[in-house]
Amino acid sequence: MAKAGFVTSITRQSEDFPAWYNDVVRKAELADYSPVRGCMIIRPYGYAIWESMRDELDRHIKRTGHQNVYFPLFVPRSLLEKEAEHVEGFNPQVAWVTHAGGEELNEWLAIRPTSETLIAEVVKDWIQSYRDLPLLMNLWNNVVRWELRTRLFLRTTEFLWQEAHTFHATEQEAVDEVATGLEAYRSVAEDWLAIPVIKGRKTENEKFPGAVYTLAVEALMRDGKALQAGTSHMLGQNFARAANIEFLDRDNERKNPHGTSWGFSTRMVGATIMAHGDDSGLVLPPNVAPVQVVIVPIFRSDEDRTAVAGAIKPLEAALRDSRRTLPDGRTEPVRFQVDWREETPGFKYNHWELRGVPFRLEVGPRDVAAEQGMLVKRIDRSKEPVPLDRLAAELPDRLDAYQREIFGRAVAFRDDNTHRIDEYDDFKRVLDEQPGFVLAPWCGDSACEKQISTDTGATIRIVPLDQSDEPGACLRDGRPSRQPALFARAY
RNA sequence: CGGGGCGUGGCGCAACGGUAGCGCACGUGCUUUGGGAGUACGAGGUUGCGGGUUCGAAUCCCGCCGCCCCGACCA
Repeated sequence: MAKAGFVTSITRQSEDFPAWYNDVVRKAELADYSPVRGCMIIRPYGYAIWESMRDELDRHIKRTGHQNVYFPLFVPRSLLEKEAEHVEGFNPQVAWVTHAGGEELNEWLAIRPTSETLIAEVVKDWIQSYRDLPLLMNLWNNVVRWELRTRLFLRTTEFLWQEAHTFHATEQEAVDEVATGLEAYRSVAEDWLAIPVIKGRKTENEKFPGAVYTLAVEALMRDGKALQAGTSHMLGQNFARAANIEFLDRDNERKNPHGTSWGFSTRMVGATIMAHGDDSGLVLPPNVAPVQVVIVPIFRSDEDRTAVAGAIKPLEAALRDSRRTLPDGRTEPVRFQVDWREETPGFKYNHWELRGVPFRLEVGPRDVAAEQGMLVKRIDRSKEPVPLDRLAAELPDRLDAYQREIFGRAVAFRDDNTHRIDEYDDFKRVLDEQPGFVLAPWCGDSACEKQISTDTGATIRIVPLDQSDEPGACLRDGRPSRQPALFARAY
């Protein structure tokens, strides 16, 4: 029972979702504020979650033929300004280094907001022939975007991410690559983080500055707001032309290669929190959870303590030898921790629930006598006695089932909160009364899109891919619509 | 950048002209431990910074700096 005013109590979601989010991030010790406005300290538990999704995505990136590289933090002003639409899009958000070595610099250096221009400048020397293509690179790095308003993980001035940059001989190859990047994000979101996403195409207003088009995966948070979970850009020949990258093709013609770039950031830690968390705190998908099962010993006397320790010991050994099979076929042992701290059991239950650990095993004198432990599931606190000698063998399946269960729960939530609307009045009412995704016909005009956003606060997140043509009349101005767009209020 | 609020031990607050106190957290001992333990003792603050008024400033005045909330950009 959580006492009001207890130091680690958190705001209820229904009371104030943003406050709930902040409480979870701070009290589960995922992150702290930093001395620099808008920047965050990622603490060990939060960083472990990031590392898990980072490593999973890195495997996808490598499996699809990309190699990791590193490019510098600084981008000379002249380079950043080479692609006109790109400069215009990023200028307001760029942080500049104007002084160094005690002197003003001849040329200012941008702290990279993203690396397209720098990469284009460098790879022009690497690309001479169609034989040098495709060039498939990926960077894991930090970038800085001077945001007016920041939120831990979701939007920080500096953030960690991955940016893939590729160059191709043909347009079709680049188009396919954009889809490859998007599919990697879908897989990490759905199969690893248990967050269902919808693939789609950004509107002209929302696409990446300098891109031909932008694809994205979009997820729904538990407060009914949308969150972009990864973007993949078709750059066409825009940056290649600006940097004058040319290669000699099979037909002995000089051509500009077709580029793509795609990115996935620490924002996804925030998405994981907001897609699954509840009033007790985090709910982590087993694939990501730094601790998948926590063992809480319960004892009164020294004799009890010794008996419990004795009963746990063989279990610990068995868990170290356990093998859980991951989506890509790899196996790894169940991640567990025994909490021997000098705290009461109740304190520890709350502590680990706040941190989203999928299973807790309580082992007390009564259990030792029965050679069992009480296994408690985080999402519903259901309790089940499990023989200690079977636990290590059973946990991998239980973790798999748990992973499936929270994904299924998130899919059901998303579906329950996706509305098909045709009339503008209904649209406004639904957004206010039951926030979520709204599929509605849209004429495709940018000015109309902006007006809808001004009127309602909702934006077009994407025009979903994988949907067949569905002619209709634009919900705002009645002009013809080929396919419905996905609207939502968004982070 | 415009509007509003706030800066006091790690966190949350009180003291509002007489030199700083409470709760939680923290340390040690004892008793405890199946849903956020009890008790005793203890440690911790040049009150955001600078200036002014005053015999005396956390408190009043001026100027900075920073933070939070609300509106215009964004993974």
